[in-house]
Amino acid sequence: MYKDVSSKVDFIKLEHKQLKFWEKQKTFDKLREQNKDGERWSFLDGPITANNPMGVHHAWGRTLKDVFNRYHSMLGQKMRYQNGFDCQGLWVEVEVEKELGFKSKTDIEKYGIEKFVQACKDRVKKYSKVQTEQSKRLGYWMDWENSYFTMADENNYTIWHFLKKCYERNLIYKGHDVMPWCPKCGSAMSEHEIATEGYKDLTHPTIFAKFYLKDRPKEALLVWTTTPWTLAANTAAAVNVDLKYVKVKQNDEYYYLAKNLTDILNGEYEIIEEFTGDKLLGLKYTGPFDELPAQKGVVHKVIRWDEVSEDDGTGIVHIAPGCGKEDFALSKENDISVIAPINEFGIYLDGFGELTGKNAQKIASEIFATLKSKEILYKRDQITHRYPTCWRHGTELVFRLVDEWFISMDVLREEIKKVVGEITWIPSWGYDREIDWLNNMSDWMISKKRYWGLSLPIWECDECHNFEVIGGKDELKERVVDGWEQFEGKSPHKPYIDNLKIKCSKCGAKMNRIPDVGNPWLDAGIVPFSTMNYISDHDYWEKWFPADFITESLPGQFRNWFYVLLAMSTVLENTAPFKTVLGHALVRDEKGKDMHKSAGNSIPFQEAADKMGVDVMRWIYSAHNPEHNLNFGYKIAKDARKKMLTLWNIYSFYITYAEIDSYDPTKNKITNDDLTELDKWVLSKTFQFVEKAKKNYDEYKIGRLMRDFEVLIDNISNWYVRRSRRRFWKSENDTDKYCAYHTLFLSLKTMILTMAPVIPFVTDEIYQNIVLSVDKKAPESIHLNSFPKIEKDLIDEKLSAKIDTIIKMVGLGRASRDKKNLRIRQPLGKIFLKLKNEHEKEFVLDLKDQILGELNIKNLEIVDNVDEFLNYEVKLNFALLGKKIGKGIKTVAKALETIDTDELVEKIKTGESIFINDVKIAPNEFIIDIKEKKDYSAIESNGYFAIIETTITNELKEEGIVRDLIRNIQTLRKEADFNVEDRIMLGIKTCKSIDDAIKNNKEYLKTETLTKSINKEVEIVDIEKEIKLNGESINISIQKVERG
RNA sequence: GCUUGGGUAGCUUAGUUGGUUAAAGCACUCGACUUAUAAUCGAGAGAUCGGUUGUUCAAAUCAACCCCCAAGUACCA
Repeated sequence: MYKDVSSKVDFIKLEHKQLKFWEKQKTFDKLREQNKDGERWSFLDGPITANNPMGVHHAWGRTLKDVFNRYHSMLGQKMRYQNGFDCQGLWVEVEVEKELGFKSKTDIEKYGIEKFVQACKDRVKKYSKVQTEQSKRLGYWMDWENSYFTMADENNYTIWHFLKKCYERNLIYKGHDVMPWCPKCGSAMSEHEIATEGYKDLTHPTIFAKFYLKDRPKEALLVWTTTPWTLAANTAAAVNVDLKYVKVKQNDEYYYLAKNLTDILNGEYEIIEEFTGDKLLGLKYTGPFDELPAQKGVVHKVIRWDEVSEDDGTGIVHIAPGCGKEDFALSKENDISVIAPINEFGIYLDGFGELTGKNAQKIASEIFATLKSKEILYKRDQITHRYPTCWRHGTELVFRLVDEWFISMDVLREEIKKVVGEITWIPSWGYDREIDWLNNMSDWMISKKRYWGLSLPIWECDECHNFEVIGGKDELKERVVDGWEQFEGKSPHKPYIDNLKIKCSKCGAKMNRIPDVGNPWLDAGIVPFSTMNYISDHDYWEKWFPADFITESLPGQFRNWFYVLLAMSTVLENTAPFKTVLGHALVRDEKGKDMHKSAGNSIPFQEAADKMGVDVMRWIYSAHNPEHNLNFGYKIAKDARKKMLTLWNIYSFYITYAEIDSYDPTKNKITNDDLTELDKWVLSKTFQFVEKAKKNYDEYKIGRLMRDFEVLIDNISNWYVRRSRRRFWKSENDTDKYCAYHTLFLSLKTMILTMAPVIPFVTDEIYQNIVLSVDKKAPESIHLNSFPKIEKDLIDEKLSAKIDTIIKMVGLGRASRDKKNLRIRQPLGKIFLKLKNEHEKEFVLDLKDQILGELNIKNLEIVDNVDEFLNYEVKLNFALLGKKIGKGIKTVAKALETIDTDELVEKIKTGESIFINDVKIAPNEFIIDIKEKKDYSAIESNGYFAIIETTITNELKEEGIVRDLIRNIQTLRKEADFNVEDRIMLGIKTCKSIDDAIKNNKEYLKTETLTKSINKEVEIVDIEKEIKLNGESINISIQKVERG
């Protein structure tokens, strides 16, 4: 009837079997069919970059996604199950460049943009397939045929629609500004990119230079710079008008600098004059590179800047408006020239003399030499500071004046912040974090001078500098005046789209598309619209928007996915695109270190799946508090596997005996009234668990769910099954036995149904055997079942408390046996228990037999006073008292010996302080030791006492001997490969005392070992062994007889 | 620097609105069991809950300050 279950389970093999089963049976399709009319639950998948195989960190997020999807499908809800792949952007370009061995943009241009873009598309296709297969292996149930790709036309054109909206609101502008720039990428870096992993501590050479004042020979401003290469672009010097400055004399020259920064001066100096910064304003000076053609006609002067501080340098700041953001801003406020010295690869442009054609970042020493020869170098030094670098190349960024496109955040910021409040953030501090980012976020740079990505739909007029944004494919077609035939049928990517011209609505000239691609986060941010057919099927979109739930890795997404989702949704609909977000932290290695391929501690998903199995992985992910980083590895996998094995063992135990007795749960006639208290208890625990589980799933707290589950399987395994074993073993098929089967079956089934979303493989395997083997009408997979109903009638709080008391008392009893090395097999006469209240007394008396059975003790008595079993010994707490009374403690200790201990204990217990030799001693300054009297073993815990009588009578001793004998016989039966239910004949040859023991416990021995008769020897010896017991030898021989 | 989160046993973590003697798993020590067995079970030891001060009858929990860790954010000359 049932399928045999090995207790040596291979979870990984089982998972592969299950995967095949689901595929063959199209279980997932059946599930969707089953729920097609259900209430909608909208989950939105954050796209995974389809650029490499999955790592174990991806599996965490995907497990969470799957767990909640599965839970909601068990509630009968209808879902979209759409997975997403992130396709466009520099990430992919980087990998393709590596593949092709490219070093710079020039290599790409040579190779051909069309071919390069195709290679990017191909890479995405390749890895989206790999990730799809890996996700399936994880048990992630999604509509894999219909994953969305952010490179899809629908996605790109919906972004156009969004950009058009921004354009209509006047939010899009072309910024002519200084941006952090990577000379290797040949591209500007946006704020998101630098913030992520940009800043590094770097040491740079610094220069103190002398800027001689015009018309004041021998007088110079001292300025400081950490970027010597920018000196060639200097056009001004800035001071803070409120700071104190000084003019100092050194040798025969005069220098100006901030009063509080004179420490930087070399050697002796004399202060000539002191004044505030405004006195310096407007002074003209000779720039350090005035002879360069690029500097021709530039008037260098001192300007005002309130940000100048006295923390570093000289208090006079070198200003190069073509090389610094603030500098550039100052150039707009003041009438100073702007010089942009370098090209996109960081090379000096024409007009910089000797410097032209040289790499700006590698000429510090040349600059020193030049300044020195001009005698305007004051001194050099170095500084270690945090400096922005490229996340991709690690190269130091330069600051370069460029044209980039931006979405203005000034107005949007507040609108988005309002929307953020509509969302439930888990953990709740996510809200603050997002607001914090929004407060700090400056305008969003959406352009990138690269190749593979969204083509920004911005057309610019060379004639009148007008620009226009196109909002979709239809509009494009309408506006295009040139090149549509070649474009038709192509995706809106470079290079195809670059040839399209439209007519300028202002001057009528032909407009060109700007060559830039878009920020890839636009791609991911639009998905609540594009994938839900915002434009093509608005009805559908309205049904699924906003998403009920998203879950992603926390740290980065506040400024990435969450941010762009919010920004785009605010512009388009002024509402949040999701209701609840669950964030999870990062995966680390077992020691808590970052996983890196280069460090050799990273675990690819595939390896983990092959070695530990995905149920184990899912268990680990689910059990972890997602707020904290997860230390992932094979050691914690072993722990999780062990817990899963406990579940498996309960199952395997059930099957072993249910099979022997041909128990069929569908023919069950047991009613609740038939059940024993223990049965009721375990069912109560089970349904209490279901009740809490539902709440935990609903609140996205599966860490708690897993903890409760672990406690439950421990309860079932270590108490219910252990206490009930005999009911399963016994030969009569009575109601009591069926109650046990019924209970274990119901509990197990309920439990696996509750846990199916978390560990879908092992639960389906168990389900198919315990349920499907006997009930052909049941759904063919556990995943086609509903979430279990909470049987309130079966929940009994009082009963739970009752059994918990019993378990506690048994624990104490064991401890007191342990203390005197009295093994469980040796029966003992009596145990005394001291409890705390009447309830507990009632519980214990009621379930006295269970305690006695569990502890192998004959009698139990509840006592209120334990004094007759115990002696107290009172000592001083030297650690505490020593500090207080110092030397006197010795005399106090002596005096203590003369005081009656019992009286003292009495007083201490009431909390009275005691005076010894006029020293007041508080109760906690005593240490009370409990020593049980002879013939007792006592254990105290939290005011509960368990005291056992340790005297062993002859009768008890004999019983102990027989128990030992039974154990040996059982071992022999096993060695001889007898079945559990085989009957035997027993031959025992031994001394008289043991013979007597057997005689006095004959029936007991026979029942336990399924023995028909006991003699000195048997006719046919199936197995025989000589053992030693209590120093006497025993010869045991066994013969198997036919059953019956 | 600023913002947020955190610091609980050797390790990884629980600890819901303050409320008896701070919980679990792993590791460790000892023991039991041998009909869930390349399993299983029990017991023990182990924490002044980062520090100091305060509020309170009562603080791991609330407040203030300080010290560490993580994340975010700002960084210029």
